[in-house]
Amino acid sequence: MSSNGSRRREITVADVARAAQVSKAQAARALGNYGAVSEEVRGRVLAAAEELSYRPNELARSMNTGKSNTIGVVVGDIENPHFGLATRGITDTAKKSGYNVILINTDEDTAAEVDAVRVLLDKRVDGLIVAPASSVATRHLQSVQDSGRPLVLLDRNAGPMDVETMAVDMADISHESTKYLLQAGHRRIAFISTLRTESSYRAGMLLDSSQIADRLEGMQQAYREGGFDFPVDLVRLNAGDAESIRRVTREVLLMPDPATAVVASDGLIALSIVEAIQELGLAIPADVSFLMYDDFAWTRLTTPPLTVIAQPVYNMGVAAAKALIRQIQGLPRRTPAPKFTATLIRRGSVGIRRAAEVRK
Amino acid sequence: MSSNGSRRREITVADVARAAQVSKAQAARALGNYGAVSEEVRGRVLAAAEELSYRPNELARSMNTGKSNTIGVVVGDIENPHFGLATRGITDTAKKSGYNVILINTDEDTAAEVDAVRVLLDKRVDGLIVAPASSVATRHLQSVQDSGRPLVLLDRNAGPMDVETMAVDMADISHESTKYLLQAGHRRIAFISTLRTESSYRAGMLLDSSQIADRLEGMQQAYREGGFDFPVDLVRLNAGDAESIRRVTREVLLMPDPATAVVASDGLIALSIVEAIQELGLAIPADVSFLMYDDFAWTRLTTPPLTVIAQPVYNMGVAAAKALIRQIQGLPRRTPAPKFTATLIRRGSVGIRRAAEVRK
DNA sequence: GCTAGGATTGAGACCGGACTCACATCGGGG
DNA sequence: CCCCGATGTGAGTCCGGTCTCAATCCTAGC
Repeated sequence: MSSNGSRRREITVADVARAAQVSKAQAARALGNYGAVSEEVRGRVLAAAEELSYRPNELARSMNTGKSNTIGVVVGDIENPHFGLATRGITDTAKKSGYNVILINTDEDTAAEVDAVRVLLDKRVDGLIVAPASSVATRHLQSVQDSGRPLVLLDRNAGPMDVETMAVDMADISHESTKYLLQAGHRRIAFISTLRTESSYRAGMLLDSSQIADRLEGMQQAYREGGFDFPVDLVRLNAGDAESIRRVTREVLLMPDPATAVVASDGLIALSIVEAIQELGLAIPADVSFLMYDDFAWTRLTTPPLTVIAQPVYNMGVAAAKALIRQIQGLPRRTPAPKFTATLIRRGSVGIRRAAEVRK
Repeated sequence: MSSNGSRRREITVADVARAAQVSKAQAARALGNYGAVSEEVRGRVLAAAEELSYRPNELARSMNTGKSNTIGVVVGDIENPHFGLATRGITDTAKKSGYNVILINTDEDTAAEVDAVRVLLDKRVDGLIVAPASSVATRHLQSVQDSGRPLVLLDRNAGPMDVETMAVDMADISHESTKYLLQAGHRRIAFISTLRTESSYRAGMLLDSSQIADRLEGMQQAYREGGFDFPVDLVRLNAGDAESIRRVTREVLLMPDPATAVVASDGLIALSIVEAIQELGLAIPADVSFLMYDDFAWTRLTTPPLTVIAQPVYNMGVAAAKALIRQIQGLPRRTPAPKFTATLIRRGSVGIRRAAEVRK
């Protein structure tokens, strides 16, 4: 073991034992609160530990006990309040059961996610909660399960993997909100997402994200039920940064047969979409209707307030932590599995379609 | 060591050695990439490790090397994009130097912060970056330093502690923005913050947060230079949740001598303040001017766009990680220490004062 | 062929704490 | 006094990997 110059060597159980004039085993028992030790010895040990500023080495402890009392959480975007809230749900719940939570951010990058999972498992966390970046590239998640490590997915599922997953039924809410737009007269509804694909969207295309796939499925179902053709050309993926989001928004709004409504797949890109709409001098909802996923607090402050799809994110975090702790403790899954429902919150950003006429 | 029923025992170096028919030391050298080992043996070991799905135990490794290659980050509010961006700066920088980042959230609670610091040190992270909840209750931070552990503070300082801190000079920007408000004719400027105190604000009162204290100092300085009396009654602290933020906002706007401008101390409470202003049927900036700390993306989307104080948060995160890594590596501090400057971004939410007359 | 130096190898100690088990002590009951 | 049960104690082992150092092997040069 190499020595770090300015670092003071940590006090060990053996040091405390010496100072308290007891055996190492006595000191360890008092400090680790296991086994039997007389109250007199315990008192002497705890006093010596405090005097010496003893700090337990959780690495050693975990190696011996096989448990770290730590939950690893892997999220896709630390700046998205969606994950902030979910994480809070996880942390609140874990704390109550005596677990610490450590968090790693992946920026929705699958390679970073694979790495984060590896790091956390190498550190022998007791279990993992992962918001997978992809529902296709899941080998790393499957191998977590194969090794018997507790795993719960959050927000997105992982294809055909049989793993506890806390997520909203996206097809359902997408179906409902698309019907709402269709009933307001909209037929040209654009859907804009950051999801990375090799090529432009085509009908039936297999998508990396089950969440986006489900949303599109819900939209198409609503179109079918209304007897309308789904506007495939208005599904715009790969809107990766603010500039491309704005470019895509301009395209769908300025094309010969423009979109009369825009659906933003998450709150962060919604900002750039709304900005682009404003830059084009278009009014919401007079010129273009707007709807976005996630109920961020600021959506109530704009003029008009925005129509949103609210997800029970905190509760999903709570449920994920509970499920994981049950796995860690070897308890069976809770049945029936918890269901999470998103809610369409109608505010002022969706209006009756007449935009096409006004804009020409 | 207790056994967890469904968990498969992890493969060890000894298992790999057996499978590769080499000594444990040979296998360890090949897997740990240290010492000398022939290419032939190395190949056999790596193949066996892959065959067996060997996963190194970082706990054991850290115990031996005395290093974990991990940086612990303690932030005050995971839902605040301010910390999201700082964390991204930290993570991006740490990754480049081969460090993993683990994050713990404290909800701006000092007890939670003390606990987070303890957990991370128990886990023997190589160093800590902490955004302290308090600049007064800093004993836990001082003891980190006393034990020789690398520590860097982010965003807020810790009173008289001599510790590398990456933060903006709050007095300066507060002075500048207050002058801007004063020059627009405002004399009744309210400052609303979540900071917890035992009693209402009084002149000269010692505050737990140096950041808030500096902002108030900057305001008072601008008032003094203009020859105006600082409206102590308009400093409203303890605005802890959305409802009390709204209540406080109503109070300062409806009092006999009402505020004509409101300064929000952070972007999260700004949301509730703006909401309260809207609920009162008041217009920004016609009836009341508004200014907030932090340049959140949504502040450009409101009508009018909001005047904000932008902080170089990402860069602060980058600098914090660099400073910490230097400490870990035993290198001297970088001189001169990096300076961070906030910028007043003037948009549409500050207008010429005439509110008092219109509102009566 | 011999020697020297570099590379490789393997045994054992170690990191810091949890665990096991044989032994010692104490107190109560017969 | 003896026996038994409960409680406390201490020595040694173990977790999984790194490090050290003596011994061995291999190769190149003389």
